[in-house]
Amino acid sequence: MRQHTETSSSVFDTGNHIGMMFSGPSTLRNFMISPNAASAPIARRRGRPPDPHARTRILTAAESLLNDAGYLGVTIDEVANRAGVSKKTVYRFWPHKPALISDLIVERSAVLPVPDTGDTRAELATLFGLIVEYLTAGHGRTLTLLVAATHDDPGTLNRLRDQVVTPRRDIGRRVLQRGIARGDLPADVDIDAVLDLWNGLVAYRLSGRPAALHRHTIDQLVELAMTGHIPRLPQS
Amino acid sequence: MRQHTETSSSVFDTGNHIGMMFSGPSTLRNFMISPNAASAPIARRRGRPPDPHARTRILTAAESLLNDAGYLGVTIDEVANRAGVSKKTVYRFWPHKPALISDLIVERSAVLPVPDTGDTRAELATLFGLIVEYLTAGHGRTLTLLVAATHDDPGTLNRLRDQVVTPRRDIGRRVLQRGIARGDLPADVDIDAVLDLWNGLVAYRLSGRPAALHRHTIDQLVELAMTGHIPRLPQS
Amino acid sequence: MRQHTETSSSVFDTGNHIGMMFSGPSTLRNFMISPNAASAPIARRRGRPPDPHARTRILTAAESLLNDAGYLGVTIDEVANRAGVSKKTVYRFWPHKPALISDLIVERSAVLPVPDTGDTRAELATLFGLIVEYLTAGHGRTLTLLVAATHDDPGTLNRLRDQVVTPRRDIGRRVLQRGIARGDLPADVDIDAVLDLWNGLVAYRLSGRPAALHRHTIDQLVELAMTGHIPRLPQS
Amino acid sequence: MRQHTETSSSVFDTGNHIGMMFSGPSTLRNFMISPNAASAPIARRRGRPPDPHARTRILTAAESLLNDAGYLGVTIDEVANRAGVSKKTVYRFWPHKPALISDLIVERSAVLPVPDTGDTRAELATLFGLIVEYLTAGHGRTLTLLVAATHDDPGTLNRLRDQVVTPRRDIGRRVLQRGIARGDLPADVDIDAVLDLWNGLVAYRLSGRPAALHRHTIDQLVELAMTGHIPRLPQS
DNA sequence: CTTTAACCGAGACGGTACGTCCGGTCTTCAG
DNA sequence: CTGAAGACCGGACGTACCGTCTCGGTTAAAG
Repeated sequence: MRQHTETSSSVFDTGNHIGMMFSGPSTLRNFMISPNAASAPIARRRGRPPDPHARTRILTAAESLLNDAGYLGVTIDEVANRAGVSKKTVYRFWPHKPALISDLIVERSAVLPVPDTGDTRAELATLFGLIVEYLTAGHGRTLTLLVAATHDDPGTLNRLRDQVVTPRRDIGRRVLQRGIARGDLPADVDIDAVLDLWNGLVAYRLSGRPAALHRHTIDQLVELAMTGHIPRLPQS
Repeated sequence: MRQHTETSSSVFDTGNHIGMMFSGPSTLRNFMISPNAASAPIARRRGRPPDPHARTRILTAAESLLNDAGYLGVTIDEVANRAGVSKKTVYRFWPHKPALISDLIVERSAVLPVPDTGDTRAELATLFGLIVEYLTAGHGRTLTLLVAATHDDPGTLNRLRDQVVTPRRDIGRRVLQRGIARGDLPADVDIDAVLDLWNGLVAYRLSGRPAALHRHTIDQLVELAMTGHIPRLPQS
Repeated sequence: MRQHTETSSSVFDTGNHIGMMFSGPSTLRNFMISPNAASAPIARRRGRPPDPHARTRILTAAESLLNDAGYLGVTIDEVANRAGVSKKTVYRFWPHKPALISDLIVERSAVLPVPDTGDTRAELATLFGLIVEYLTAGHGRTLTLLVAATHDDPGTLNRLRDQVVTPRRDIGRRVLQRGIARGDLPADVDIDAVLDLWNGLVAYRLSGRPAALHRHTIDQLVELAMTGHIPRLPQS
Repeated sequence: MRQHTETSSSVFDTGNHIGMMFSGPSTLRNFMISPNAASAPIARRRGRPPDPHARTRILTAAESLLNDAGYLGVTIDEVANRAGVSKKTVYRFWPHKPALISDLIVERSAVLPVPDTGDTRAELATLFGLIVEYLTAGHGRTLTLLVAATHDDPGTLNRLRDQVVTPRRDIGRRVLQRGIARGDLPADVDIDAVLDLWNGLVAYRLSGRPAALHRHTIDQLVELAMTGHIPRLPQS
């Protein structure tokens, strides 16, 4: 039977990933235990259990290949070779290449929280730094490619959104909300717009050409936010 | 001799595309005349000249296929079929698929000028509309994949930057400069930052999820620019 | 009798290849050659074994195509189509077209023995009939083209010689040697010369024009042999 | 329009070559200068005059390529390159590749007569020597391949037969007929069979393997002919 | 302690696209 | 009007990758 169906027990499509947002980077074989712990106590599995090291080695191999050859240069054969694993094993864990790369990004995308320091300006700067760091590190770039390459694969897309985009957004949202609560930011700030503006700037600078983003510009954007010169929600 | 070498006069690598910016959509066999007009007065060509219709038909076929099947669905065989042309002819014009798609995007990316109306606010709104229109039309996503496919082909990348990204940027640059000249915008506006901010926002909103970009938000961003609350150049 | 496969039950392996015994140990899956026949007793095979039916179907398809379109009309794509097999599979078994056709001829060239009847004249007539039959059947002409196509591939050439030419020659050699043993033929008959003379006559008659070879002529040649009027070895 | 139609002025298909055998060099395109030099002073031709060396250079280039790469390795592009000629020029002289190679063989196949010396045995030996020399020289071998490669092109086949095979055969026929007339050979010798037997032996020895043909064997075959131990015609 | 189901490496398989090459035709421009 | 240069169509070549499917063999839980 296919392991990667739409049914709930799939590694790839398993839902309820909210808890992850607070706990940092995801763990291997994400979230398989907790959601089923209560509802599926029996369902005993027989036979030899899958090698947990295999999955790790595959992801590591995929990552190195991604760095070496780019997204389109990643070959399942080569991933399997580098991982010392058979192709069959790769396809046991992921239904197709985009899913593998997607998982790779999900796991490698640390969603670091911005601690509440009481200093809104400092928190905004930290947030901006996280954005730059993430998108510069390589995974952010690959993420963009992945989205472009999987425009007809809503499953992978949703997974990426739920596992990577949304958690990262929530980190930013929380920082801005704290700023509002402290009275440092206007109450009607359009949080999504601000975050997309900042993320978009960094992503756009990276795509195509290696144009530098100066510290100066970042500071200005933070300052504009602190002075309330940022998009607001409509009054409706 | 190969047509797609690093040496000049090639359709694909020909430089000096400045003239295009003001003249709207590029023409076929771009820019072959002007760069060589002075430096290569003789250079007689022998043999049957390449069929200019073939090139056009190939690009048209590629465009329709791109719309039908997406970048990864574009096949040279199918392109040749739809164009009524042999594969060899396709490869005579472009060295490989990314180069073809790149040229397609270059030629199809109309760089519409924003006319000087004397009204800076209106011009900024027009500019923002062009950004949205261009990135929404579909080439934006293809462009991303193209970048992935040509990560080891700096020639194609440079061509895209020179032919598409730079001209589009210059349109925006001109609008902002007119605003500065009129005294509607501060003299030290960081033009590149503003344009990247706006382009980035739109591109980011489009990638992954079809999140709406409200008119409201656009108006606010224009208003922020008009009131000078946008990135400035450092004083250096 | 089945000298080839350890595994399978190919329909086309039915020929009696006794003659091969003199030319060294032949394996089926040639092109992998057999120097290890004695030195590699275990040689564990891993992975999915190649489908023996695929090979058979490919050869059958190639044969029908060869009959339909001639050697130059044989296309790997079409062979694969007719065999219901992918091109890759064809190239897994044979490195290129001449090798495939070569194997086809090798397998289809049944080397039928001439039974020992005690009647030398009858055996010579039977031998001559086999020569005519073989060269008329079509493989003779293909073989010529094959030699042309593989002029730079000594491996394929040697294979043809060892697997087809030599075994056929040995059948004739045996008949003549029996005739000598019975005292029906001179002891110093130049066996190779006689066989080449007979084969050459038939081959030459076939090449270019369909000139008939009359029964009359064959009988005469047999008679000349029986009366000793045939090439002899030098006395050295 | 096609230049190589069935009409009589075609280079390739011009018929009635029988008389040529006795009258010396062929009239087709060859030797164009001398016959016309005196007899056609008017007939003004316009435009660029045809290059008389072109045909020769093409044939020379084809010959060298044939030696280098074998029949299937001969490429019209490469022939044109080596000849310093355009492909079009090649196709102006010959309708397709086999025709070119065919003409090459025709021109290079000198049909040397065996002079009437009154000594039948010596003439037969000379004849055999010519056979060996011709078939060994390389063109004989190519001829065989050509015949095999053009099995579906009766025009080329007929041309080869008329221009090469038949003239050579007639040389041999004449020698044997002189022997009969002198009473050295039986009146009912099957001339075609003898010639095919001799030619076939040599051709067969050459095809595939370079097996030597000893002087000894040749002498024996001549001796067998001289003693009448050769195929005879049926009594009918 | 045996069964048995699932795992695993290796790699064959059908399918599809790639980019190259060749045969033969057609088109342009120079002489 | 010829000849050199070379673009053109059609189609075969041999390679690469995807995702699936055996194979022979292993491992751990079930019985």
